Amino acid sequence: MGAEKEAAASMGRPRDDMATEALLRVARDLVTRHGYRAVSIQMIAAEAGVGRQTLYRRWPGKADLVLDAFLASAAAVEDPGLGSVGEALTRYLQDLFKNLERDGPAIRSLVASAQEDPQFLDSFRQKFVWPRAAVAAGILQRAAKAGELAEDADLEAALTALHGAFWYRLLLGEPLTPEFAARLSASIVRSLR
Amino acid sequence: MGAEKEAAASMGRPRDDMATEALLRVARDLVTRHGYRAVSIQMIAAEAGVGRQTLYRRWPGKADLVLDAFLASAAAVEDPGLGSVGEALTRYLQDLFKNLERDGPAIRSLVASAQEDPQFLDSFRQKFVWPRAAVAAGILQRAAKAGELAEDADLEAALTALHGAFWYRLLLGEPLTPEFAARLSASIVRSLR
Amino acid sequence: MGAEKEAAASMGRPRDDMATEALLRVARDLVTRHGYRAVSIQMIAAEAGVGRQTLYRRWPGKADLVLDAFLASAAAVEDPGLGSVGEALTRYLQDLFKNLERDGPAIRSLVASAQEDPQFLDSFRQKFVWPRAAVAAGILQRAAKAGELAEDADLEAALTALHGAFWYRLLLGEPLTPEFAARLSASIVRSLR
Amino acid sequence: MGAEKEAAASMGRPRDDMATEALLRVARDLVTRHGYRAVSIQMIAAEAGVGRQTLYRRWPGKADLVLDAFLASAAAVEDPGLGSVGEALTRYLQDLFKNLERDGPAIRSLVASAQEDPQFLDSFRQKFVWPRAAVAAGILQRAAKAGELAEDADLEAALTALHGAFWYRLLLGEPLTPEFAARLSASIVRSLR
DNA sequence: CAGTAATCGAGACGGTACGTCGTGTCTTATG
DNA sequence: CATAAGACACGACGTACCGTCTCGATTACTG
Repeated sequence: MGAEKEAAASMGRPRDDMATEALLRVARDLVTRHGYRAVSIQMIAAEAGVGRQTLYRRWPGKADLVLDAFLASAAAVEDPGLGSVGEALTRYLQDLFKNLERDGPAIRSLVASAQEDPQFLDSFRQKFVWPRAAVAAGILQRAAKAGELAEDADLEAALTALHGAFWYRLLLGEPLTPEFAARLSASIVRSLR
Repeated sequence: MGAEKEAAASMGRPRDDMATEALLRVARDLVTRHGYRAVSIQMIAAEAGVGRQTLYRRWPGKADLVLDAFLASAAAVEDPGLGSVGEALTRYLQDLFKNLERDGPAIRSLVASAQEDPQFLDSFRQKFVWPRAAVAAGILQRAAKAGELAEDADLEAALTALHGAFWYRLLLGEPLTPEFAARLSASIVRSLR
Repeated sequence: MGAEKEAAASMGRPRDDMATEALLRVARDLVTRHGYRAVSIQMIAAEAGVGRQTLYRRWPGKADLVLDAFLASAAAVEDPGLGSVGEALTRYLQDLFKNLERDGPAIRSLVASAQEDPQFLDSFRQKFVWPRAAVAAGILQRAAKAGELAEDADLEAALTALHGAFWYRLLLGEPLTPEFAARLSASIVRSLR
Repeated sequence: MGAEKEAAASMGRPRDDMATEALLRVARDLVTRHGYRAVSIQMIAAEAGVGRQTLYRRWPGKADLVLDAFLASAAAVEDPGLGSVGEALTRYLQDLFKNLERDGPAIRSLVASAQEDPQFLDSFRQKFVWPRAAVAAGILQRAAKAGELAEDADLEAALTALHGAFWYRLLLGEPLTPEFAARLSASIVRSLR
């Protein structure tokens, strides 16, 4: 049975990895260049020299493709490691903001797409939001263990405030500067002591 | 000069207020019932018994109409008045969350629309975001004058965190409960003392 | 009673002749310049500095206005007078063709409009076709009385052939040259002897 | 090279002949029933159970579709064959008139459409006018060879008069009776002897 | 000389058709 | 099976005119 399944999975012509890569690359380029909305599935497939069905065979729609396209490039979420909670949070936010200088517009569009499509919202949360949130959570938890924070501090509320603040500014088109990262970090840390 | 302006403004057949109201009412109803995306401009106009042009004469597109439609109903943002900062903020947030139980989905769609249309983002900020933010800002400023807060408290960062937190949960589809309002309020107040 | 009628007819503000003239002039100009189809009622009224209703008060629609506009200028249908039948017919046709060099395109559009509007077809026939046809008929009848034609000649068929021939070439976009006028005239005369 | 052309021509999903036929049939029916003007592109497509784009993929607009629709049914233009010139012409005209009893209104609308669209006028001439004119031309040429006509007869002028006469009556809404066919035929023949 | 009534420019009104666009699915022939 | 190409049904879009209507403001005759 397992063999049959394997056979079934590998029957016929295998999928072309070149097509997959071309689609991801083209999607990223076009969206960066013209904006999410102005780019259609037809454009992406055409530019990638690929049939439209080939795209639908790999992703359910434009949003999912573009999410993967920008995920690949933004994959590197590093734990800022040592230092005080405040320093670590500040570095974390500044890294985040730096990435968003490039990809901010695309990410905003993806959040937008997620608002009318619960399934895609789920994908977006799992692939993009949570991995980044986990890093910040790690920083706080480490600080809590080290006794840097008050014992009755509400870590969850603080994390929500932390991420909310930057989403808020991103979605409202307000600048995400290193200075703001520092102030936000300071404000959050203060609420935990 | 004044006369000329008046004349220019009142020339030709005046706009029909009934049509404006019908459009707002129908837009609100349909979007609440079927969701933003599922409602088309043609549906709204038809249901309102109005030509499509009549709609375009008043708003540039669906987003602007729907924004106005939900603005009217959500216009009542009350200053919660007396009490400690924490109590006032909690009440403010709980009111906000209550309203969003009904209108949350529509508001989410409007934020989404704003992500690809800078002009509409501006409208949205001015008509929806700022008026509400001003209320919270008022609460904090009153508290600061009353000496309830630390002198070096970063009010702006706190406000961003406050609003960011609830936008964050709204857009990510997470529940906005009264409990969360209290915890968030507490966390913010803590960062200001 | 007559007085009453007169009174009823002359009550209220009288129609503005300037508007009528402006509409005719502008209609003629615009249609000559851009073609019948490309010119809308709104354009004509706007260019004439006149309200749209003012136009509808005078004519039922674009076709009727344009017909009148071109009628005024093409009013001069002269009986070519003396000479043999052939000479008279030739001169008649050559005059006709000359006028159509300028107004041909507009006239073609009017015939076109008449095809889907029986009432306008009637107007067109009475105001444009018959007056011109009568001139040709006059030529043939004079010749018949003078004994230039066979007694059993079918004048009606000849007239239909004569006018049909030039409408045919006009509507099919073929040139209406003086040479063709002469050949057509000769052919018709031949059929009458 | 030929192979490449073949490949290019047969690439992708082929056009659906059923759709083409349905569109032609429905166009013919609707125009016959309600008149050209009252029939819209959307009606035709809907009635044919076909997307609007499918229509535009095949024809540039309503006129071209309707022309093809009526061409198919009016394709049978038969050479009346034997008999004297007069008899042959009479039979030719009577056949023509018979067909126009049914299709006259549609044909008139097509001539009308052609007046504002040179490209369509060309199509109309090539697909509709010339094939029919060629039959009449054949009759006259055969007669000329058989010595039935005068040597200096102007065949071209006669043909123009012949067709012009019936277009003239058709477009002016005058009846096309068998009697008129006979009289016209006689008049034309007379001009050639 | 006030009242009455039709006209005027302006422009909004409900409709209807237009031609274009994008979606997700399908159907070819060719790997 | 997958692939490139492209047709398919569907439906929204924003625009253009249509012929009618509703304003406030003239402009003449009437009583």
